[in-house]
Amino acid sequence: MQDSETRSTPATPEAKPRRSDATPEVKPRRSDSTPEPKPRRSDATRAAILAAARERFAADGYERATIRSIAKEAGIDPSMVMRYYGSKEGLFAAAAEIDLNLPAPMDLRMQPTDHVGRSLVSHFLDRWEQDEVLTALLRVGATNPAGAERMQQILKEQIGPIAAQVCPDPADAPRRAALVASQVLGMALARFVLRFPVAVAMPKEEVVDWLAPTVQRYLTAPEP
Amino acid sequence: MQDSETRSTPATPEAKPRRSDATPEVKPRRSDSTPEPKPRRSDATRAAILAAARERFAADGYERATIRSIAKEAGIDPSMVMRYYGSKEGLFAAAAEIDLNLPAPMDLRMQPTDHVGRSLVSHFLDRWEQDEVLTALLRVGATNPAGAERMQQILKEQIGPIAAQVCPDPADAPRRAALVASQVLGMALARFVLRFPVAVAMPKEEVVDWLAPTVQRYLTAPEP
DNA sequence: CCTGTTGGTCAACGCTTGTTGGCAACAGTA
DNA sequence: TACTGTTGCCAACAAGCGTTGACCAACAGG
Repeated sequence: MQDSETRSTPATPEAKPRRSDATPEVKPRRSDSTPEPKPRRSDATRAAILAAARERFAADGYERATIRSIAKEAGIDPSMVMRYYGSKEGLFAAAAEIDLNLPAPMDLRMQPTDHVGRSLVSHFLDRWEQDEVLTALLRVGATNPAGAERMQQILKEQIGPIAAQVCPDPADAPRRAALVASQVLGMALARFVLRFPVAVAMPKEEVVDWLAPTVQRYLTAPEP
Repeated sequence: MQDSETRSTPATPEAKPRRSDATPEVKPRRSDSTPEPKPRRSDATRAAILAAARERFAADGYERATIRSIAKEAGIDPSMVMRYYGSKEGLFAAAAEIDLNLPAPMDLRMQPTDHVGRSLVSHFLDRWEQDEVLTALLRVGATNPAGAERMQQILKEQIGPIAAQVCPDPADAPRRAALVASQVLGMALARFVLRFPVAVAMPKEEVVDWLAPTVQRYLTAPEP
C-alpha cells in the first residue's frame, strides 16, 4: 500500500513535497479552533524534527542546514525527515510557518495614534526573541527564493492590514508597510543575523526609543 | 618548486587560502597611488574570475555559488580559480573588497547639517546599484561568518568615522552608525535581496525622501 | 492468535562539491 | 637552441549531499 502510493506519483516528478503515507490525513483542512486532526504516535518525532529544523535553519541557512544534521539534532534517522515532510523544501515550508501575533488593527486604533509605532517595534522585538523561526526565515530568505517569497507573504498578510488601518490613505498602505519592514528587518539583520556587537549590546528599550518614531512616521505621516 | 611549496604546508591544515604560486607577488603591500605591482599575462583571467565570482555570489549566496559555476561564467577551468585565489574562501575575500566611496566627513560638515541624511541615503542607493558587490556581501553575510565579519568591518571603518564627525557626542558614534546601517541595510534587503515588489517599484527619489529624515535623526538628534 | 498498519533503522544510490596533481602549450631569456 | 617559469585544461579524488527502498519491531483490531 505504502509502496503503491509511492509508485503512483513518479509520473509527476515535481519538486513538491511528496506527501507520504500518513500526511494526507494530518491536515485535510484547517478549521478555526482546535480541530485536532488526529493524535498519532509519531507526533513527538514530528515536533522534534520541526524544532531541530528551525534551529539549524536559523543557525546555518538553507544549504548548510543539512537533513542529516537536522536528523542528528532531533535524534532520529534522516529518512524519517523525508517520510514526514516529503523533501527538504517541504520541511522548510513547514518550519517557516509563522504567526507574527501582531495586535489586531482595531486594538491599535484604540490607543493614542502616536503610540502605534512604539508598540509595534516593541512587539516585533519580543516576537523575534520568542523563538528562532524569524531568524531562520531571514537567513534563508537571503539566499533562497522560497524563503524570500514567504517573507513577502508575511509582509502582505500580516503587516499590510495594520498599515491599512492606521495610515492616512489606505491606498498606499503597501508602501508604508514596506517602509516599516525595511526598518524592522534591518534592525533584526544587524542584531540577530549579522550580530553587529553594538546592535547586540543595545538594550531593547533603547532600540525601541530610537525606532519607534521612525516606524510611527512611516505609518502615519501625511507625506515624507 | 610549486610542488615543494604545496607540500610544505600540510603540517598546518588550516582553512586559510593556500596562497599558490603567483599570488605572493601580486599584493606585497598596498601603496597609495598606482603602484602597479607587475602586469601579468593572466591579469585578464584573474579579473574575469573576480567579476564572475561577484555575479554568482550576488545572485546565489555563498554555498550555491559553486566554483564550477563561477569558472564556467568566466570561461575558464575550475582549477584556475584555485590556483589564483587559493580556495573558495580566498576568492570570496577578494571579491568582497569594497570601497563605499562615501564623501569625506569634512565635506559633509561643509553643507548644512540637515542635509547629511539626505546625501548619505542618496549616495548609498547609488553605490548599491553601481555594481553587485554589495548585494553579494549582504547575501553572503546572512549565512556566512566571514561575510558577516566583513560587513562589520565596513560599518566600523567606513560608516563609523562619518557618524563620529556629525553626531553630537563622538562617544556614541558607533551606536549612531549601527542605527544608520540598520535602516540602510534594511532597505537594501527589501529592494535588492528579497525584492519586495513595492520596495523595488519605489523610485529612488521617493526612497530618499522617506529615509533621509530617519538617517538624519539617527546621526544628529541629541537623544531618541 | 494472526494480520495489516505504523514507527523507525540501515545501507546504499547517484550526484555535486571543493580541491589536487599531472601534462601540454606557450613565453621570455640566455 | 635549450631552459625555465607561467598559463591553462583534464581527469580524478574523497567527502558530503538529498533521496530511496528493503527490512525489522511494535502495536491495533478483529
